Amino acid sequence: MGALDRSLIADMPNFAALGPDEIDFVLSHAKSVRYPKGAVVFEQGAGAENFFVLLHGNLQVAKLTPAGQQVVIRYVVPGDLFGIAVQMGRPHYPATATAVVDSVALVWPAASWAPLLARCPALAAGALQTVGSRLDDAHVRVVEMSTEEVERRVAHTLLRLVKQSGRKVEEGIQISFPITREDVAQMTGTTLHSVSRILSAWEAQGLVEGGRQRIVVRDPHRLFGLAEGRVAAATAQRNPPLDGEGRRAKPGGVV
Amino acid sequence: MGALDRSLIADMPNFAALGPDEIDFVLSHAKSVRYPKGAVVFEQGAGAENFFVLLHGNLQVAKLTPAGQQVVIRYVVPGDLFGIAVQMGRPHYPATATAVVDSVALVWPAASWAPLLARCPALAAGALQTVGSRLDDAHVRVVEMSTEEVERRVAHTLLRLVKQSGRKVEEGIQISFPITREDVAQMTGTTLHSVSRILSAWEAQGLVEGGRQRIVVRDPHRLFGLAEGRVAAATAQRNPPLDGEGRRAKPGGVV
DNA sequence: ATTCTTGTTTGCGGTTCGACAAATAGCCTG
DNA sequence: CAGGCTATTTGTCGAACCGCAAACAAGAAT
Repeated sequence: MGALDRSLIADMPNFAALGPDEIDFVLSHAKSVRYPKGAVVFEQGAGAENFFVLLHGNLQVAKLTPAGQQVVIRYVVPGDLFGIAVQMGRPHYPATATAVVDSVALVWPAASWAPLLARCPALAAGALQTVGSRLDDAHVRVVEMSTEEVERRVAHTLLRLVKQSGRKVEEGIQISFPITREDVAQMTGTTLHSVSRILSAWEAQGLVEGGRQRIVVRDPHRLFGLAEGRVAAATAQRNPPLDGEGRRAKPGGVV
Repeated sequence: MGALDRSLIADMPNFAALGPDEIDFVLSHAKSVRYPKGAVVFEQGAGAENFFVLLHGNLQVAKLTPAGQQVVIRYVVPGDLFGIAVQMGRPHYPATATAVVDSVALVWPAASWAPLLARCPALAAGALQTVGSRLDDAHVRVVEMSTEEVERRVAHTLLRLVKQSGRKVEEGIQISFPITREDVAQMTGTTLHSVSRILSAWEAQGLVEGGRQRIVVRDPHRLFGLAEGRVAAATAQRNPPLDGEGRRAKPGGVV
């Protein structure tokens, strides 16, 4: 296998502080691996033998409860450091990572972490920041689940997905990887039924556009207003009652 | 102010890897500060000017939503590193820390982190582990809030509190700092009313014993079974119906 | 001791949302 | 192109749980 090119990681926040020699050193421990769509990169509970940086594609990270219910923790996007159980001193992966599209990642053996750190202490700071921002995300999610009703949680989640992996299309901004209503439900702590109803209601209002494993946000601004709770928007649950003329009774104007 | 004694932190996981000289060096940057009950150690949104280790007492860390709702993130116990926004590269504290009893903490200026790290690289590994375990906790909480109903969430939360800060008393194990039903509600994403009802039901079954700002777990084992969902236990909401003889209809035996 | 404040208990009505069910519609495969 | 699998939509029902309200303790302050 040929040597990996510096440009692969030189611009990533996690490695930006390193000099060219250091980058080469770091890359000399890595190999590049392809994961076809559906492939499991690592599994919850398995020994944490590697850590990774995603180059292309998208992964879903999910936790399975003892009762067999799944909760989606996050989606990994290119540039992300992931599978960093070793760095946190954990012997096992706490969740399962699956490729949702064909993906490519750099892979380091867990054992490489110590020597890498010895040569490039700045890596520790980078990892700390990465984990810190994940911690923040997790706390935001806890707060949302504690204080917001389902519709607003879905709105927030959608906005985050769009921000992270939005691809501009003519009708609006589309989440750039396939994602089911069930997935969204597992991110927001609700059921696929509720998500479907909510998206349908939003679609009727021209807020989003749905499709099979596809979500396009047409009006991010209005969706944001909804996420912030400025308007109750659609009742979503139960179809909104029809008014006298048989048209949908629309909620108060969006501010 | 006299020099701080090594024994203060020598046994803490975060500093265990350091030699005596290094510990002295680390301590030379710190000062010890007392926070009376109710004092705010740092406030959400304020500049992250310090980081801390708790020596005595207990702190509550909570986030406030824009709408003014509060969510309790965790309770800090002696030995914990906290307020480590700097380490994660964040300029502001993401939450507010308040002393729930008279407390004492070691305080370092944020600016000391870099020199400390330069001298003792092992500190980075320690911080990484600390943040990692917090991340785990947060994810566990997300999973619980996504998949468990209120009663089980409260059970899990109580067990965690007991594990972290349980003090043995004659009737069982008591949470060693004052905590209100409202606090528990803010940890589980519910209302103080629901918590009160649940605790009352449990008390009627001899599982716990309540008091003003006081919770004693009498039967941790049964509570655990409940948390794991092995039994539906008490209906909790609404008083359970009386059976023919006027006694409480008890649910199936605990496995 | 009396008053005040803060925390707790409990009841009741209403809403949100999950569980169950069944029909419809894309997409892939043979 | 037919068949089959998976994703989505939509309906109905019921229950978990929250909001409001009011009464009740237990400390703290004066």
